Amino acid sequence: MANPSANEIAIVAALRRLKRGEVVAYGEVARRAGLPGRARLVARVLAHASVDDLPWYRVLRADGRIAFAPGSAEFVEQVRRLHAEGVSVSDGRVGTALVRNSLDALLWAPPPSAG
DNA sequence: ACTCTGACCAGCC
DNA sequence: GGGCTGGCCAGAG
Repeated sequence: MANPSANEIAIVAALRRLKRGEVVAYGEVARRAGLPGRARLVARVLAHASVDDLPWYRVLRADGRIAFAPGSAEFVEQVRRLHAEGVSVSDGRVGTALVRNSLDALLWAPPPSAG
């Protein structure tokens, strides 16, 4: 975005803090950015950002489902990238517990294959 | 200024 | 688990 607001900058920073294998909800990202209740703004930021600029695929809906329509190119790509980080996705969703307790996800030690 | 829309969410039933 | 409702607020007509 050409002229990012302070809020958008905070959201981008929160997104960049996500580690491999860590999945969070849009609302959680907003929360970490100091913007509770601004989940939609997170979605806007991601929609506007370049695919390789931010870890967009680590962001899911609050119920653990992928935000894209099942079968869409974006959906398939997100599942592919998550699986590459050791996050199992079945039926278009990861465990809701994994999203709600995203902090725990860090303790589950993601596979040390790449990077 | 106003209406619609949106990679969302939480509370109810 | 599913369907509705109200809340959120930035962009695009």
